[in-house]
Amino acid sequence: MSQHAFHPHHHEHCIHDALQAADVLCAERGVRLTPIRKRVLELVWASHKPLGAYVILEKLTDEGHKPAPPTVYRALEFLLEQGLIHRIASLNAFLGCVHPSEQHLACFFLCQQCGNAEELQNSEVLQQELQQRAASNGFLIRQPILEVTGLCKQCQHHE
Amino acid sequence: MSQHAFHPHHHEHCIHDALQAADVLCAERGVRLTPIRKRVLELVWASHKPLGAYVILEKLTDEGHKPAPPTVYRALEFLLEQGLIHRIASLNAFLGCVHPSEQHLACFFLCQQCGNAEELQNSEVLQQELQQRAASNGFLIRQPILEVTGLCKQCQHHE
DNA sequence: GCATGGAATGTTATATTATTACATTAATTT
DNA sequence: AAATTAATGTAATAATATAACATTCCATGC
Repeated sequence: MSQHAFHPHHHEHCIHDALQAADVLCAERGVRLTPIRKRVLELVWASHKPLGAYVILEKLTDEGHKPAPPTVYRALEFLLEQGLIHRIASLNAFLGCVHPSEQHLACFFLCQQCGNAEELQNSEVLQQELQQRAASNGFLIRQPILEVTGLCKQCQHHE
Repeated sequence: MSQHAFHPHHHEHCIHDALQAADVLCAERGVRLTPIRKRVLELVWASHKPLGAYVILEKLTDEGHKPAPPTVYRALEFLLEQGLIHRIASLNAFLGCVHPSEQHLACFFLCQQCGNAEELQNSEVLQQELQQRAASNGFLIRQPILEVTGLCKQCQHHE
């Protein structure tokens, strides 16, 4: 289920795959995945938890590249537009998107204890239900996001 | 469907009812709906759109009561705890909750054009589906919120 | 190759949102 | 009434995000 910390894995593969997929997608769309944008995407993916803009800024600074906030925000904006990352509004933080090619209802389980964020897979049922409700309202959905705050399995036991 | 702008209504009734309900709820729970807290709740309800903390601050200032940010944030925190309002994270804003007595999946259709926010009623189906997914993950839900950004019926036509 | 126009990035300043820490006042209990 | 706890006041500042304008980069047509 999780592509993240709960199920140990070679996360470098995730990162690598995500970057490669991003390259392909951007090429297809004729948009530019510039070095900064790519680096930001990489940093976001390298984290198991949603990453704040200023954390990203700090990491870039550590690398010698000393950007100002707008640089980071612009890169994030681009990545959001391309659906390569999600913004978790309740955390003011960003997370790599697991299936960036199609638009979808993004569902996150956010653990208040450990900070882990898990993107729900196969949310089609939820999505359809939502779509139906929107249709009957005449509402045109642009971007739906479901943020579920709570406690993950592990952290319930540790409490 | 909507308790808000789309369906014209005597909104004073909403406000009045909401405040009364809040009084009862707080009494039942043995918590204090102090004048500030009540006034903030009233201001939130008086708006058809999610209200930012600093807008609330401004309104209170206009009334002669000149509070500092913590005062407002504390009142909002209390109201959130009691489930009397919702926080729309993607807007950094707050909105009266239509059915504060029970915990529930809060779903909002947020119009990017006119700023209107509509709380979806009867979201039980969505809620159950979500609960099921959480159960199979072992995730303990504390507070789920679904923010659907897009265009309301009216604003689609005006575009 | 090279001018050029639009896209991307750099830079400075500042706006907006939210919290910390500590003092004071109000309400409740004893 | 004193003691205790909850709520509010106050000052400072942290954290997040954007505006406005200068500069650089780069794809394209010549």
